[in-house]
Amino acid sequence: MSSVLDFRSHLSELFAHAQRAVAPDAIHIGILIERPKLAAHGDYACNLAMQLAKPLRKSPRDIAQALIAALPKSDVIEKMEIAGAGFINVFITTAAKQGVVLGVLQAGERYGHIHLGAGRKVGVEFVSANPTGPLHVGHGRGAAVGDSLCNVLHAAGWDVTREFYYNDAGVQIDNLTLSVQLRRKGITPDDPSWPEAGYRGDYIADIAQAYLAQEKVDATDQHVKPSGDVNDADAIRHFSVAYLRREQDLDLRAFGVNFDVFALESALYTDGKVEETVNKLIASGHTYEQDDALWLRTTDFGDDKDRVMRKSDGTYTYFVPDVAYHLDKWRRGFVRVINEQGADHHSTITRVRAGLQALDVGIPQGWPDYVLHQMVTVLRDGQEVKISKRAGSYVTLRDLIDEVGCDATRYFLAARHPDSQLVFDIDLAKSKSNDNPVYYIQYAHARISAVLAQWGGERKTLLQADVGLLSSEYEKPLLQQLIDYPQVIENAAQELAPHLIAFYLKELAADFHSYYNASRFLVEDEAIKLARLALIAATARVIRNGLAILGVNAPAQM
RNA sequence: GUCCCCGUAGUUAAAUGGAUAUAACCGGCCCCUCCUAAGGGUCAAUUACAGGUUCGAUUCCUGUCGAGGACACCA
Repeated sequence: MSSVLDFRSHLSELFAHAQRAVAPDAIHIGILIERPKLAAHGDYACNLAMQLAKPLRKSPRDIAQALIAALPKSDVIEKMEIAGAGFINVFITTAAKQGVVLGVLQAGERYGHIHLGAGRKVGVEFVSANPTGPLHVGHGRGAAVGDSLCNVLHAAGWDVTREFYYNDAGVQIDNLTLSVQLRRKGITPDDPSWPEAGYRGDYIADIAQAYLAQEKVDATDQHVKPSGDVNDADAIRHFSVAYLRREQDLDLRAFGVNFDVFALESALYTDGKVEETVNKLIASGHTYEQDDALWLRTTDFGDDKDRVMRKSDGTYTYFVPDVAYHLDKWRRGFVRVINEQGADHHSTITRVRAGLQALDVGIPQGWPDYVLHQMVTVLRDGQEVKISKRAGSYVTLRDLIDEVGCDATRYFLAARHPDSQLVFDIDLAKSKSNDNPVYYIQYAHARISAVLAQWGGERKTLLQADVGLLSSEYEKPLLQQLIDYPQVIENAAQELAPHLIAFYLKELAADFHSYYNASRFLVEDEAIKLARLALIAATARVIRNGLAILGVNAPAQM
């Protein structure tokens, strides 16, 4: 992308230069260039004068004067004003801003791609559902947030690996195996002998049926053909895990989410990685034996109490393989790892980080990063929905996709800050009106497509457009929105907050709809027509790029 | 009890420590002979409470109140 369009960085450099001239001895102050809320305050504002007031013992307005005088010349600056307590408001020339239209059209799907990540490796783990049932709404939120986050990081220049980790052994899988076995024998959850911890959903019966029929199962990472033998618990286990992994794959595929790596907890044991990690921890001197158990002194690393690693029955607690797993991630070269999980995983953060610190292999203190999302409740007709037929006790992701569609589901699950609780209103997601942001944004894209289709000209000719003709009160905000897009990507990547893309797209669509209502595009004057078409074509491009990050389609017709 | 997260118009939500807190929905009024009215324009309405840090606080800190979540030799 042309650096001429990155006004913020450009201004940062200019002000840094001015600061060195005006306050050579002042302590270093980072230059902050912000976008004022009011158009009257210019396109960009700098608060440097106010920050220098104290160290320089001068009034902010006098410093602002000096800064402006010391600022190198730039032909993108129309004028500068000192306002308020000492803000320097910068107005960018219209000509410089108009350049964004051709910039977007030339960059195409790469518009908004930045070099923040510099090609470094980031591993993002998300969903990570255990194969004991269909994915539920919470997994859906994890999938939507996690996948969008991966797309944001990719756009920001990171080398992203999508990873799914699951436990294919242990108590839950034993319960799953037993449940399928009982079903296979004809015992149902209504039967008094059905175990308390058994799984009750209808899907258990489906698995039992498929096992009996010796159905071959192919999941992304599992391929099994069963014996059908009701007494072969091991075979039932393998089959059930593969079957549910396939179900989850189908749900994820319908949701537009794909993974690069599937990691199994059992492999950490069979590969000796758990054993190796335990030995390293013991060697580190941070462990001790007490009450027949092995403890890790996590209090050495900020935990509020020590944690058991190996229980008195000889098995390990959950966080030990988790530490082994993250050591493995570190060795695979991820300078950054982000785990997107439900908020109930909060308690593991300190333990995993403490374990990794105890290993003393050079892993940074705050590694890995966590993005934890809060609960999702589903609403229909104003009432909370809690059950589904297939899963029994929870609403499945598949239910939502089937009822409101993939686009609306992905948008709604990703459009909130992960930290806040989410109410998924099925009626709102299905409504085709102004209050449904998905349709509002898609509709903007469809309208532009319709206009361009009616025009029927070659897209290439738009690159010849005289964008200098774009200066109406409706065109200026649209230009500014397009200019801001790469900055939105940067913010979203740094904050690990893909929902910022959703909000941006709503504003972009709003500016377009206003423009659409106030203007006509297929006008007589050829030059004006081309300029306006170029602007809306660029708008459509940015909508498409932004929606792609959220995993939402940008239809040409609605 | 300890920890985490949240608290903004009637409702759902925005706002990298900045200037007059922003939208949508609901309610009032207006705009289709016109490229998609699934749209636009316009009016009214908000930072839970009390302190603190700061030139400046919705944002950071402390406390109170309120909603949700997590606590284990479970995973």
